[in-house]
Amino acid sequence: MITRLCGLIWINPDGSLTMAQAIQLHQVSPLKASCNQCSLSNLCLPLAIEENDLDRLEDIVQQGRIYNRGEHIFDQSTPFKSCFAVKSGSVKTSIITESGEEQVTGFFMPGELVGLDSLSGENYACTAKVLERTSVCEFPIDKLEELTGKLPELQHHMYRLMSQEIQNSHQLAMLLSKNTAEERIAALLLSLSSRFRRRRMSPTNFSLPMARNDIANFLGLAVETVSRVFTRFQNQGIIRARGREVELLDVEALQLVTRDFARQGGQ
Amino acid sequence: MITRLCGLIWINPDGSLTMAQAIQLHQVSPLKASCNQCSLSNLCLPLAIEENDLDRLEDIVQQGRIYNRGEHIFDQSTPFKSCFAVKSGSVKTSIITESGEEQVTGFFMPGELVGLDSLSGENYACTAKVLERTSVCEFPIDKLEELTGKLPELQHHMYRLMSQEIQNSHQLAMLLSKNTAEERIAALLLSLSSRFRRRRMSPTNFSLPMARNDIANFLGLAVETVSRVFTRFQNQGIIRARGREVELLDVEALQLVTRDFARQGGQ
DNA sequence: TTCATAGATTGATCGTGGTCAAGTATAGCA
DNA sequence: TGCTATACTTGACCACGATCAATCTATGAA
Repeated sequence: MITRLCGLIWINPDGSLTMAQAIQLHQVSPLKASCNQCSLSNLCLPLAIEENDLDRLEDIVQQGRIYNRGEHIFDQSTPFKSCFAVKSGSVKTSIITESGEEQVTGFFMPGELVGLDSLSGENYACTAKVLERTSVCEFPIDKLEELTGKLPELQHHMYRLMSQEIQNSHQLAMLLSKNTAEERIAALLLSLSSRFRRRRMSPTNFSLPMARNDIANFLGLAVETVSRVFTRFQNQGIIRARGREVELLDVEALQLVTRDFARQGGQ
Repeated sequence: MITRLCGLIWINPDGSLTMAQAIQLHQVSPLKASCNQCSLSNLCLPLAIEENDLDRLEDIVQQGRIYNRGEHIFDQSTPFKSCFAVKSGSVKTSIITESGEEQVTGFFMPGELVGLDSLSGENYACTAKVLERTSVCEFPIDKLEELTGKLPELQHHMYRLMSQEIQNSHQLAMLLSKNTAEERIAALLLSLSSRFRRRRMSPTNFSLPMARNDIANFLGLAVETVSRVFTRFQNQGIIRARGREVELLDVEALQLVTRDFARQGGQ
């Protein structure tokens, strides 16, 4: 049963492809040769580029590499070479401390760019792991920098993306330092919701790409707490959750959860 | 009594200037006309630029504007125009929520660039407030972008700075989500220490530019907790603190505090 | 000097969420 | 189909740090 549109191809709910689909995917490989025809061109880097300059981006991109669930796109402390745009699937980035402890720093969905935190220093600043069967486009950084030097619009867009990344991270820090478990989880659900909407998928009915464990780690909580909050929300009729399938029944209530904090805390 | 070297001029411990010094500062104003002669040129943007291209940076920079303690360099939700390099003094950036609650997102010391989180969107993403008498150089963003398009080295440096900012913020998130009060404060002290060292000032003997309140807010703690940890460290002979004057007596012990966490937490 | 205000410290109490432990459900695979 | 490993849920208990409250210390003004 095929239920979900990801990038340009239909994939199964669990992110897998049937053999037939996999073959089909390779058969249509000429299709992946062009940012022009990519369904994400209005979210990804092409969004910043004029029609007639698009081939210059296509010249430097290595498209359509597919990873299976759990595979690493790159690893912390290996030489930094490229940024990656998610084409379909989803990616988790995390920092591993010397002692092996993990801190999840972000989740990336189709159209989003991974690796912007690694532009300083010789090596990748984090590890990027694929949460489900995922296809990415690779942008070698030296070529990308060269191109942004020639295309002011693209350079401007890169600045915007990186700036947005800083803001996201500040928001996360704020969430971690000031908000309760319920507020953090409500915020994450709403963030995912709006990102699904951007991709013209249902903002109220989606399946979480990440495990409870990853959510907990990302939000600075224990897995048990995440579990408890999910069931609490469910009992309150705010969401319905079975495993990774989530339905937002009362979006306004979720928004209230995140804002209530601000109200009571403020002034 | 003049005790501290800040940028190119000696200032008082509290960041103020005597009238004589203020006059002197304005008298030497031709000095501030050149990035070339700035003592921070090896930390700030000039670091990325060849000698003979430096005048192009000087053409776009508006140098040497001075703010008194507590004044705002820019405010959240006002139109974004420029990034600012701290020349002397220090700056605190924070996000103000709808309800008026503050979240401190960073402290900036001489040679560091403020405003990189505002490059996306129309308005500044945060408010920048001066913690002591502070001098800054202003880089209008449109001119800066134009220049980075022409100077690949400068563009590269901007990418590095923004990437570093993302990493810093990730580190902060990690600190907030995983570390105890003691670990967070030890980490902040060490961060400040290394940033003083960069400027060739004493890494073990400095005065905190920010109030306990700001430290608490930044680290996601209550003021009382910050106070308690300071006295605990003092009782253990790790630091000596009287008000904002801090002396790091045992840097290794501080490093141990931050790493112990990783040890016991890992694997 | 004295007073006023803000900042910093210290103590006592309480609550959120972590930890430990057990149990249930689900996915992957032969 | 069953087995196994992993993911998820639920419960009981406890600790770190928040909160409230009081005191102490600076700084600046009249």
